[in-house]
Amino acid sequence: MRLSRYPINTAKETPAEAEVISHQLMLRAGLIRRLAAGIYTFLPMGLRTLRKVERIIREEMDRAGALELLMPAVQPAELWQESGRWEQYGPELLRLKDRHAREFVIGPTHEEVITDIARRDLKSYRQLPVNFYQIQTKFRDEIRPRFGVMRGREFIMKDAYSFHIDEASLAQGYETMKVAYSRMFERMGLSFCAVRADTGAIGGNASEEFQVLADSGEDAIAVSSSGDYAANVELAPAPAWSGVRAPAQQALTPVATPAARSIAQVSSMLNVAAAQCVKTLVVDGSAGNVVALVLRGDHELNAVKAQKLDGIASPLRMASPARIIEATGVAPGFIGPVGLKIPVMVDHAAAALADFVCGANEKDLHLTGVNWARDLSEPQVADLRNVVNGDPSPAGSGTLTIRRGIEVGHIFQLGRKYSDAMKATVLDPSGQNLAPFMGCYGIGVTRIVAAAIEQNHDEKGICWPEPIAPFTVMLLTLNHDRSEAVRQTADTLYAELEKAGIDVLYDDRDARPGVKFADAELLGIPHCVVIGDRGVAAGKLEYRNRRTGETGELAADAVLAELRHRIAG
RNA sequence: CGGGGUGUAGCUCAGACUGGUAGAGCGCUACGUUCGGGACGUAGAAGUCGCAGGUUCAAAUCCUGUCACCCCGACCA
Repeated sequence: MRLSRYPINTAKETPAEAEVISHQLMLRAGLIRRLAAGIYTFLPMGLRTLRKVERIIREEMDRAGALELLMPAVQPAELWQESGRWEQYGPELLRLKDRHAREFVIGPTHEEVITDIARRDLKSYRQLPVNFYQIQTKFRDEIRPRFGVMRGREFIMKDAYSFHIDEASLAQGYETMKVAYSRMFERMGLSFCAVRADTGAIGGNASEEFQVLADSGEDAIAVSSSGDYAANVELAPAPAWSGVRAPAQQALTPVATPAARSIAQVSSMLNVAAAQCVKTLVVDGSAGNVVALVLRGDHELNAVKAQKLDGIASPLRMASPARIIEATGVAPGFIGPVGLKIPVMVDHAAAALADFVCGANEKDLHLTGVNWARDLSEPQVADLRNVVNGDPSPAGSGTLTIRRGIEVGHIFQLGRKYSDAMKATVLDPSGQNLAPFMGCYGIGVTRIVAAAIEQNHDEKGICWPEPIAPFTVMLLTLNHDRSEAVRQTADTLYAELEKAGIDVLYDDRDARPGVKFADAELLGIPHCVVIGDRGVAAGKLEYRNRRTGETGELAADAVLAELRHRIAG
């Protein structure tokens, strides 16, 4: 492709709307344009990367034996009513009516449609296992779309659904997908991590997320130093209390703590570590009541863990201040477990404390030297907190490190939720009707593009991993319009590279060198060949590697061979 | 949906408090000089000041409403 015929529009300045680096660079490099909140056009340069990502996904899905199909984006409401998700899904589901006032949705996912296909077309266990996939546009009316294409409302997803006669086959199909996913992300040159995940609203048994590691990631993941455990912190269990604690040494003492509502304020006012304080959070219970959750001052509440406990409302909601005052007699900030009249659940780490500090259930007052068993009853313990750096790995050996990640893939063992709800059955070997076990496997295709940039950029721009770069080689001329020799050398080389099937972008613009170099770096093309009068005269062309910064010389008459040598795979 | 903020040229923004008839830089067009790291000069095109009301002799500026977008909290590929 000749850049003079490719209307790229690169920008020096960062658009005001972009917060994260990938969004900024995608706008500056002219990969995407925003049409509405969370809705983007992929411009030609951006689409090239998107297509390369898709191709790798297709190749690996096909290799894993999955069958590609294409389902409609617009789906009749009846299917969603049948699965029960018409009511469950809420405002994130975009609903619309056609001219006959019949209701439809724009698909945020396709379990309903695929299960409808399955119940029509799958008749026998002999047809199983089978895995259908598609790469298709989804719409989810997110409360808050952000970070450009990273969390858009309209986005491209690869979704796959497998059907199995029994759980063993499902587990096998799930493993096959896990392997395929790992191969895909490896081929894309991404640094990623497969982590155990919460099954969330979709339900089912086993579930793992594929997280691209990046500091800007929205998800926190816990990785064991021993390499045998990784999980979303939503899920990672914190160590249980051993059952022994230090003996009480201090007397229970009320101390005035005027206006000290936060752990930080209390710990600095009383000069005790946050880890020696206890915080008491009041959440809605499942029976219309409220429940107190007690954690060590330096720990964070884990909502996913808490809402799974009996007696606690799911999804987790913090109780309103009015209800807190009604139930405890005091405003948030001075609540503590001593003498509290509502159910109390205590995190393991808080239960292990002796001589701790907590609110006194009275305004501007805290208690010090508090001890379980002596000053209040032995606590009912539960795992309520997020794991932190240094916690022991749940797998037995090693310690956990908390890292940030961007979720680009998620695989589930669904079970029979949809096949049951929608009455999809096949005949088993004994001639009985049986609802097949299902798995589902998603990849955020558009999100991968953004995640790859988050992980591969520098102060000058994008540093694409070669397999998903829009072009593999950049041909950059200096003095283009005035040097016949440069132009001829470059034209010849361009034709040669094109003929060899290499994705080459030829910057044949009559622009100053600085402009060309800056654009090449912003666009992040992995290999750059610079053609100037000096080099042409000497029979040598300059080579630059975008990622490594390596520079060198290429013999003018052997550029193709030398480039082939440098292009991976 | 709650809280905060912003809408002025394609982009980044000034002008607003103190109303007086539209600005800068980048980008774009033409010409000239320049040419291995985002050049310079000259000339030029380009804005119903988000939209609708209101106040006023006069509104980008003040008032009311409304829409859009961005940022912080609960969901997800």
